[in-house]
Amino acid sequence: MENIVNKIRGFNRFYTRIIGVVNNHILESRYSLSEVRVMYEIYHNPKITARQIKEIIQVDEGYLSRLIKKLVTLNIVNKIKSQDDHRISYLKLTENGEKIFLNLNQRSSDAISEIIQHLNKGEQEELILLYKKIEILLTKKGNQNAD
Amino acid sequence: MENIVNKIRGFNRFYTRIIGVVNNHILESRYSLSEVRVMYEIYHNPKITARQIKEIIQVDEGYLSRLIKKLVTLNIVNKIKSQDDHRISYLKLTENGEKIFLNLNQRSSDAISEIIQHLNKGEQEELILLYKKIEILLTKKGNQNAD
DNA sequence: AATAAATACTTGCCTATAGCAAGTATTTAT
DNA sequence: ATAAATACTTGCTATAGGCAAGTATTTATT
Repeated sequence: MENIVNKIRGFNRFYTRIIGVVNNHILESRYSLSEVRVMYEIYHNPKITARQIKEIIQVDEGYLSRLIKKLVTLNIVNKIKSQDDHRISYLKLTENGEKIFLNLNQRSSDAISEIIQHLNKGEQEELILLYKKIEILLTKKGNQNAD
Repeated sequence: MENIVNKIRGFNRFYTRIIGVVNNHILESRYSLSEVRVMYEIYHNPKITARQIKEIIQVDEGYLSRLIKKLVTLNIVNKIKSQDDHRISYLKLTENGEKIFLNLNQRSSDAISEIIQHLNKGEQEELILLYKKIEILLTKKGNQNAD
């Protein structure tokens, strides 16, 4: 068991570097990782609320409030006050914000393409399968027969 | 290709959360992730230098200098000036520092044990194999036949 | 040997990131 | 009508981390 844990920790160190490489272009951009994650959530879920983002990315709500305010002043995000509930604003990317996000997004994809480009089609598909199996194992719910 | 990249990005989001869970106890401790990474490198490589740590964990050397100074005042690290080269100090954990590091280390291991505890022996070994294959694929050097 | 260049580290200064707690506005429950 | 809950904001603060200049020492150049 200890041996297995150590191997996983070794992989985690390895994979932390991979993720670092992939995120590097964001750190070199004008935006922070948190800002891009917020853009990501808004892009993939238009009319999301600050509260929902907070829950998804687990960030301090004070910090998030200021972060969104900044994105609004940068003309990246629009806040649209709900008619039903005046406490809430729905968030969406502006046209400009969408451009900026999609550009960053493309560069994330490019960074990954870079990493897997030298693999042939079969290897790439094997990789995806491996990832999928890991995700399944790690999200598998416990059962009585575990040992 | 795009599809494959998207799947990898999905895995990366998933795995970023896993790593976050594993690191959570450190964020709840008295020490920062960087401090613990530094302790980790010193523990695994006694008489390492600041320069070497900088290269391994890619951190600003000014920040690192102060970080090490803090660990020294906390009686976690000792600096031992090299006799040959007076610019250099070799770093080692104090007895106290080793205790603190090993405790944090154990808790990292515990967090991982937690995640895989409900898997049976066979599944755990499968997991390790999957990790290993991924690491091999991702570190594989490119070749002409790639496609 | 004297001077220049490189290396290892330190320090000063500054900004971004993020956390906590109290506060405001609005809605929902009692 | 009042209290409690929700959604968000604001004030205050601490920490993380970056950049550039500075110090001490060693190595290379002439």
